[in-house]
Amino acid sequence: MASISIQKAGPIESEGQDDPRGRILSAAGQEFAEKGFEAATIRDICTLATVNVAAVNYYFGDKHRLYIESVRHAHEERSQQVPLPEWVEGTQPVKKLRDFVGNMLQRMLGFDHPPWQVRLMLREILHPTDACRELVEDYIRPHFTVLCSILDELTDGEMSPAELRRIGLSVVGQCFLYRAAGDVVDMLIPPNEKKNLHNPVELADYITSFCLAALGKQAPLSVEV
Amino acid sequence: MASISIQKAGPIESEGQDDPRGRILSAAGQEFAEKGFEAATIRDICTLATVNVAAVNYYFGDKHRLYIESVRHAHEERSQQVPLPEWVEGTQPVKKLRDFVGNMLQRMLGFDHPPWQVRLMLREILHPTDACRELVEDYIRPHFTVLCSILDELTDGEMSPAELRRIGLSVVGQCFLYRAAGDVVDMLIPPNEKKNLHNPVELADYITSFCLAALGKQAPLSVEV
DNA sequence: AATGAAGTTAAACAGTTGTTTCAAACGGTG
DNA sequence: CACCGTTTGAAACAACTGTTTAACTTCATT
Repeated sequence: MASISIQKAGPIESEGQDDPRGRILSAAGQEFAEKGFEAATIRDICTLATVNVAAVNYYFGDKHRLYIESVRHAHEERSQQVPLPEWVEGTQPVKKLRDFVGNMLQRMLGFDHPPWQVRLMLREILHPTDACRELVEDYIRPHFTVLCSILDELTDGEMSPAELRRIGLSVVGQCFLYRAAGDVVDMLIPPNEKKNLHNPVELADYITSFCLAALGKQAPLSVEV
Repeated sequence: MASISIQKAGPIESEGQDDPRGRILSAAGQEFAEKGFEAATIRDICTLATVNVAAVNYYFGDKHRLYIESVRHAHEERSQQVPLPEWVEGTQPVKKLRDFVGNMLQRMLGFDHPPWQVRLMLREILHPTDACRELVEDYIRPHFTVLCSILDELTDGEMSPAELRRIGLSVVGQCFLYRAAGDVVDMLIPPNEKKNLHNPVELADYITSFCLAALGKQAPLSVEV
């Protein structure tokens, strides 16, 4: 009795419309992203995935392991959906920075409203659980490392790695605010201003300019526009 | 039956060691801050406050109204704990910005680790509920308005209100990242670097410099340090 | 001392939760 | 067809949830 180990962990056969495991993973991701770990119920997840309640425990063991798996699933999917830009040899670091910021904003904010994958990852960033370490190492750190190397190019090696990281966090912070506190930002600025100045495209230009100006690679904001 | 309206809503007598309402409010704030609305249980809150389970419904009606009240209580307390700095007439806007950033970081990050009041407000910012509007209007917007007026002074009225708000969000974003994603930041940078460069004091200097440089009010970062 | 409102308590309530059970259905293999 | 491991299904489980009940204490006022 009670010796049911977790089955079907491995195969890559997670595509197909009548793949229960995949459907559960997707449904769980959406529910966890929207309501959080505690508030999301196995019953709602199974209803959304059109499987029986017992299926979760059959495929994943328990709710906690389902959560871990769905966070993993989320950042794997998101990595494919919005991959890092690729640059040809000799691309100007200024352009790389602009591309990177635009890419990050697109990944965080999405085209319309952000997909559940991002919202789930955000929850894990804000209130880390066991799933966080893997998320950081496999998803966040690689992106952050690319950013730091762009900044290194940009500053002609004048900055120490520690300083580069600090500047990198300045770049990320400006983008992250819109993702994490987007609702409050919406309440602080007039609605039309949101569409004009705070959409992903405009923001990418602005944040890039702000950072380039701070680094002395472009004229300060105060004298232009 | 069931006509129990909420009692004891008003009086300012919320001080004193054997004030059950105040103890519940404080205990609820800590529990909600740590676990969120769903995961925090009335029983745990009452145990922490050393009152009977029925006390919550007696004083606050239900769990939801207790939550609303404890968010209000949190930002009222935090406003007193870390008030905005006051400047004498004629203070340089550069100093004002530095003070403001330092004040904001202190409010967000605290001296040691952030008090539950901030963590509770953060939850409300990230996943707004009914309590958010009041939090924004009574706490966040006043602070943000002060920041924008400092930036207005700093740029000699060259910027439009919309541009000032966007720059203000750049300032806030850089601070907010450390508060909201502090755990992930800790995982991205070496431990000793955290103490040297990413403590509230150093950060206030750095972020202020970064923004002043971007606005052309100080030499760019790239040629110094 | 008697009254009655205010406050507190233990116990119970009805509903929901994650998890388990066990029998039925499935799908390929002998 | 019969076999057997895998998958699905409805029902039940025990534990916990927010909420309510009704008896009890406290204590100023009559």
